[in-house]
Amino acid sequence: MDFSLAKKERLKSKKHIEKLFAEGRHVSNFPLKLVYLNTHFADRASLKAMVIAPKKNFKSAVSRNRIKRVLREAYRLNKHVVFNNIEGHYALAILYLGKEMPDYEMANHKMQGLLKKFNEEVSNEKTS
RNA sequence: ACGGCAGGCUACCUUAUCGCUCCGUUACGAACUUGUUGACUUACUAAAGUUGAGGUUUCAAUUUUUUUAAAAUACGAUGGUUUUUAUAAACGGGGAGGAAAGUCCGGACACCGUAGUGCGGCAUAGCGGGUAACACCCGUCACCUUGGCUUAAGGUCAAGGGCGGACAAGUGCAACAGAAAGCAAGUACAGUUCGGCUGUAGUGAAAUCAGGUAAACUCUAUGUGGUGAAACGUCAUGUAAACCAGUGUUUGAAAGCGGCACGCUUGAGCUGGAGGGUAGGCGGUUUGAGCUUUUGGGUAACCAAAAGUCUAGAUAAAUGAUAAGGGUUCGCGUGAAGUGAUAACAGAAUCCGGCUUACGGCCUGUUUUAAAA
RNA sequence: CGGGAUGUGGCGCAGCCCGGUUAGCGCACACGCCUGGGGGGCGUGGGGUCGCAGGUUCAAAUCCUGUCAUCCCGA
Repeated sequence: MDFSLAKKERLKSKKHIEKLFAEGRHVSNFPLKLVYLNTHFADRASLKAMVIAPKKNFKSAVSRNRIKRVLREAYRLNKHVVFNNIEGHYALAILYLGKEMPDYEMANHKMQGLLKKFNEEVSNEKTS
């Protein structure tokens, strides 16, 4: 099983990000929120993800870095849940909405829940 | 012993699994193909949605998805051929700070015309030294504060502070008190060479004294061109270098990032309307006023020489996560054992020298208080 | 990365440039009066480390230096 998170699996283009927030749909599992959009990429990656920690809730750069690292780690170890069950190409943005520092165990648990919800949402769209 | 102040050091470690980034090696690699593919755009096919007209399923506009075709290249990914070979990876190494912070000063570097003249603006301010430079650092003096000794005044020693040019150019300001706070007046007492001459008292921070005040305007001396890595160079850039109005072409528009004027340079566009397009890649970029050690010079800041050494380079932005063990400090406990918590402040963004602020631990010196001798 | 502004009673502001006698204004708050009561009006009163620290000065909200916080702007 592939746990890596290479450059091509990260969402980086400004254009894609603007499009994602303008047109994307969202699923949330507090304190996490996932914004996603079915699109396609130049380098044929099937999933591109980014992690966001808002400056409004966390003033310190150290805290924001810590949150992003924890969430990225949780995504990295759980992305197979989505990767193996999905068709099409998606841009993802994962936001942290809480106001307190997350620990890894909680983040991991919530991430699994969030990705499962995302799967259900996508398969519902397909069938309906 | 606790606390304060000053100075110095340090900024948890080891192992396992998984992950990120850069470099190197295997393998200096080189040449070719108009290879394939990737943003966006245009036309066409089909479907769905929205809006308007119309009035019962038509028309128009528009959005999204989709079919086919056209479509330039940097760059990325991925193939093929040739030269002597090869899986598309493996292995090895490096990877946040003392403040990376605030952006308060000074530089390097780059471009703007090698940037001229005048005015203005800004900064600095005892003296000497250090430095690439500084508003920084070192030394020192006037002066101030505290304490000791001594005294008629005062002097001297120790510690700490020490943002300090000019009011003998001009202008302004001075509450309350006071006769009077600056060109006008003058209380009381005493002295007197009899001159509104001198002294004392009283008010006040300051009282005819070259008065006080410049962290008041100002003056003096010195320095200062501007803009900042989204600087700048380079590769690529299909479609609009089109349309309408105004203005201008040697009688000079406009530009050249100065606050203004002069001067200088370029020399045909510029302004507005309505609209169209937009995508970046590479370099700059980490070898530098570098770091460590030793020796010599200097009160010191610092300088010189020799030897050794290479120490982050990301870009929607890496430097991490989990588990186990150990260490440090703190809490509970009289102590031991035990047990619980656990590093404070904080995250490079062109690079250096300072300043300021935040902050855990250890060491040294000094000092207050308490206890004991 | 660069530029700018603001901190004054519970809230919103003035005063600062050019220092001076008691730091004002509106709303809010408390008490009293007018009314049968409410609303409203009138009167009286309380409430201020002038963000923080240091300095200049006889004297600082005001001048100077440093610092903290908040907000805004450009790319």
